[in-house]
Amino acid sequence: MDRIDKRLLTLLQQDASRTNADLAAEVGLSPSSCLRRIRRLNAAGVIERVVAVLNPAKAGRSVKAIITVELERHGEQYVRRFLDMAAKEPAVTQAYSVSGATDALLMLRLKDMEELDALTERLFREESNVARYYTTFVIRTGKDTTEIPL
Amino acid sequence: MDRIDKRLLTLLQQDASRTNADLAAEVGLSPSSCLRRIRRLNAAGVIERVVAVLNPAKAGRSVKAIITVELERHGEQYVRRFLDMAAKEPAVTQAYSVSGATDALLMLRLKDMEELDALTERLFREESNVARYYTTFVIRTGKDTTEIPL
DNA sequence: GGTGGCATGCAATTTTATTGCACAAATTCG
DNA sequence: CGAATTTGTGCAATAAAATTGCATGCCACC
Repeated sequence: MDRIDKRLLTLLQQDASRTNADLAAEVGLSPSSCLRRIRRLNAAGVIERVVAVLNPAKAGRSVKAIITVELERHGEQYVRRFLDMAAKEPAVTQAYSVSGATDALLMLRLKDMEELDALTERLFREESNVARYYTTFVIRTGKDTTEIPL
Repeated sequence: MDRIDKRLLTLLQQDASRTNADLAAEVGLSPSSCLRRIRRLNAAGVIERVVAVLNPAKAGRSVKAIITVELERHGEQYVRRFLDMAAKEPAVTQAYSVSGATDALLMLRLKDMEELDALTERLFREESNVARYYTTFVIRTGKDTTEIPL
């Protein structure tokens, strides 16, 4: 991964819909060379996938919420079980087990409060392993990107 | 936005590198019709962008951390100023102001601990408006997607 | 100083996206 | 209820883009 690869990755992280010829010109390569590099980065798994990113509001999911979770039993298998359950929820975009005072953190994309109610009902019902959970809402977004700096 | 648009958006959120003809076949449309729908979704801003998603480990950023921040002064302009400062940091992938006990939450993508040290030094120096902050690390990732359910 | 491996550019080829057009479906309006 | 208008569709032709073979150049390693 040399300087040119990094430039390409940065550009593709910002806009993967550009034509190969366009990218090639920007990094100073011929289209064929450029394409082969991108192919190589794909094959190597550096580029994991290419996806469309939607506007949340226009997709009808403008509410973003964060739930931190404290489990009854903290063993690895219990944490994993909880994460698996959370991951199955379409409204859950990120599900992590974390260090510190709580065990897990969920990031949610919601249509409305009803959806949050239904979701907490499913994830934190009586017979679940959840001791307590804290819900916070995102008021303002200063940044939200998938871009990884190189 | 009918049923077909939603199907297209779901497919494109999962893999935007597929050919138009391929997508068209899957949703049961002709290539031209399919293309025009995607174009319309782009023009309407429902599709905000198309990006390459990198493998964090292979891009040299395997440490994910979350910082919750409590500010000295909580006024809107102070919150905004802090978010702007945080947003400028390349290692910060998400920066939100939130409801509840703390004022802001940052999601980080780090190379190593040194980088975290340098970053906290920059964001939480003496003359900053930050009263206290809590750092937690992501141990395990159960889910991490950009996909918004429709 | 030679040699193998790898990346490059060019040009030809193939694949894919794009557009004009005629028609069908749905919606609006009289 | 039916005509008019808008909107969406498929087909086929065209344009654009990606992809490949090949010859050359560049390094790293003998």
